[in-house]
Amino acid sequence: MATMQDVATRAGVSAKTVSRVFNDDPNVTEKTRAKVQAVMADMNYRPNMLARRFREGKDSAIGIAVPNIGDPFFATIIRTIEQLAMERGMFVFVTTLGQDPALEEQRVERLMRRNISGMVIAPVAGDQSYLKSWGSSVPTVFVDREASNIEGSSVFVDDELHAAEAVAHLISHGHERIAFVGDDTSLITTKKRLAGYRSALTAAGIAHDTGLELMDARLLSFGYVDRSIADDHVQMLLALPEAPTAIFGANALCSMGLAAALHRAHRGEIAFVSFGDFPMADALTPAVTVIDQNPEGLARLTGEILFEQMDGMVAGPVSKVLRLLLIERGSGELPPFTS
Amino acid sequence: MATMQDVATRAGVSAKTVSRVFNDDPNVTEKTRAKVQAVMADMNYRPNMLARRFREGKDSAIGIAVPNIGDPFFATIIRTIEQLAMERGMFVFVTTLGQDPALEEQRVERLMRRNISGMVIAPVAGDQSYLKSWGSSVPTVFVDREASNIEGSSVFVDDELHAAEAVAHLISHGHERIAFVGDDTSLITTKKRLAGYRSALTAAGIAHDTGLELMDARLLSFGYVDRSIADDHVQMLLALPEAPTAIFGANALCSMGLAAALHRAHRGEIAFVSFGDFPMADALTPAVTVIDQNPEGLARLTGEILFEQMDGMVAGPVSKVLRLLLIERGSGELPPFTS
DNA sequence: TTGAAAGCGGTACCAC
DNA sequence: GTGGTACCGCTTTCAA
Repeated sequence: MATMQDVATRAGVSAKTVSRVFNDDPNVTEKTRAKVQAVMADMNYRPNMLARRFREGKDSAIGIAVPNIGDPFFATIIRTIEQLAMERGMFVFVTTLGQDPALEEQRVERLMRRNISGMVIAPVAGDQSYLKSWGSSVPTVFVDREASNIEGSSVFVDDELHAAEAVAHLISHGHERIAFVGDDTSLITTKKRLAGYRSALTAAGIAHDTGLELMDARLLSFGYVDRSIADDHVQMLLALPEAPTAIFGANALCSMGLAAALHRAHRGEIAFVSFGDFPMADALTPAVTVIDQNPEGLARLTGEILFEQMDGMVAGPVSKVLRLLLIERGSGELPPFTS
Repeated sequence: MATMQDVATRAGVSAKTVSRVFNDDPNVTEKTRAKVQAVMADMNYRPNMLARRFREGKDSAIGIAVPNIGDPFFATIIRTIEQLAMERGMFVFVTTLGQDPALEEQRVERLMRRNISGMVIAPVAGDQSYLKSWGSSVPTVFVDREASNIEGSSVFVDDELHAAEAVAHLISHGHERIAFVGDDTSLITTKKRLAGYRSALTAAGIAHDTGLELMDARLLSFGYVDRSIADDHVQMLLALPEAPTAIFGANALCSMGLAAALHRAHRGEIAFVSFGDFPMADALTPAVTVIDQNPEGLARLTGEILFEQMDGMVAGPVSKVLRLLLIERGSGELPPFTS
């Protein structure tokens, strides 16, 4: 691979002049410029980006760390951020965090060590203080969930509020026995959604029954829903003496598993609302009513804040809360069914 | 940020010794090692990866270029490759190619310029000769589709064979009027699947009717299915004088749009088979019969070949063809319905 | 307008 | 076992 010096030698100029030509420095004679460009083309010169970045001390790439790329919610976030990054000529590193909090620190740190220009994290751990040792050298924005034990910019939603709205929606259609099904208890978003679920029940004068609150990390194995566990939970819930007439799915992936399990159990009469939209939700029978988690909107806001921070246009941490909307599709409007 | 030299000065040794300690070189006294490690910890020393990579002349990252991250098929491929890369301590760059062939060259070249260690491409263009100028400096594996006008390793499937199997499945259940719906005509996989569709009809003595072969790139806008266009196509097909009694969806994304459109049109009696599985396909009514495109299997094979090439364990290009299976779920077994 | 030299932070090579 | 030195390819600084 030809270097700048090779080109310089062949063109009979100094390396610096080649550098000038390559970087469109105006202080070069047209004649010199033409000559150098001819040689560059002839030698198929390509600048060594590793050298350039080393010189600049920064990698023009941004990192994205999410729990699971296979989750359509996060896939859309990645897709949107990648598009925004491309418009600015930057590439993105993508990494999966899984459910294990220990993995988060390890992977995020490894990414930081690459001297990236920016970082987007949808954290899974309950503590991000490990980022403190990096100071503010790398602009970082947390998405979907706020960071804990550290100041940082973030874009998220009011999980408690929207969960309460979803449950209130079910209550308004006559349901009183409403189950909550989630996967990971340790996740802050799950906790908040559970709180919202309870507060909606309380507001309606319904005592909450912990027997209807189901949380099982095994629901997700390798980032996908475990069919048989979903089936077990649905069977178990519906076999209760006072079985629920409605279910609230705490996130899109859980809801996908639940909707499929309800379908397999031929229990389409059970009302259902999902926190987070998912593919084909509108094509199921009944179509699934959801809180639209708007991953694209979240990602766009995240990108805006990130790039502003990278450009040094903003000083301290910024937090934005995105308002979500309920999409009524039918499954949440089913009346309570009693056999 | 402390450099190796800083650590060396403070520890009263040379930079080289610090380097040795850091890289677990056995030729260091325990005493020296301990001292250096203490200073490293004290100064919170982190190696400058940019410098290291510059020295090595290679970035320990691999690039993945796919048409669309939002497509569950490609999301799974990325997810699997990322996992394999992580096990080897490498990061992945992800980039979207879209439908525009010109974009492919531009983005892949930009990725190559980063001196990555390996590259995985699901090409969208009909010509990959632009890669020739890179020689064999970067191990590259094409996934899902073979490369054109260039020798290269690839992992793909027999699109024609499996499309024919899918259509034969419909024919065996009595269908004769079978529509083919795809998005991008220029894509080699679409062409092969169309060929398979036609050959299955021919083999059964059914003349193919180009009026039933629908290809419209507008079906996918911004990487997602355009609802109204999907609705239009379904309406149009079903309003034909001799309307089809079955539909073959040429890829997962199209099929998702079609299944949803059929649902909205309340035409669940139309038989349907998809090339490519998709989320919730088994939870629809009727559940959708698919050719399981096995993205995880494709990605694993791709990773194996890629890493072998990166390790220099294999010389020339390798191609592997993965055998796919039909998953019967019901929609393909529907008898022809005549109103 | 152009060039020479220094240096970014590591690592390979060769002395000692 | 340890240190000096050169060098990776490019850009900045300063001089010509």
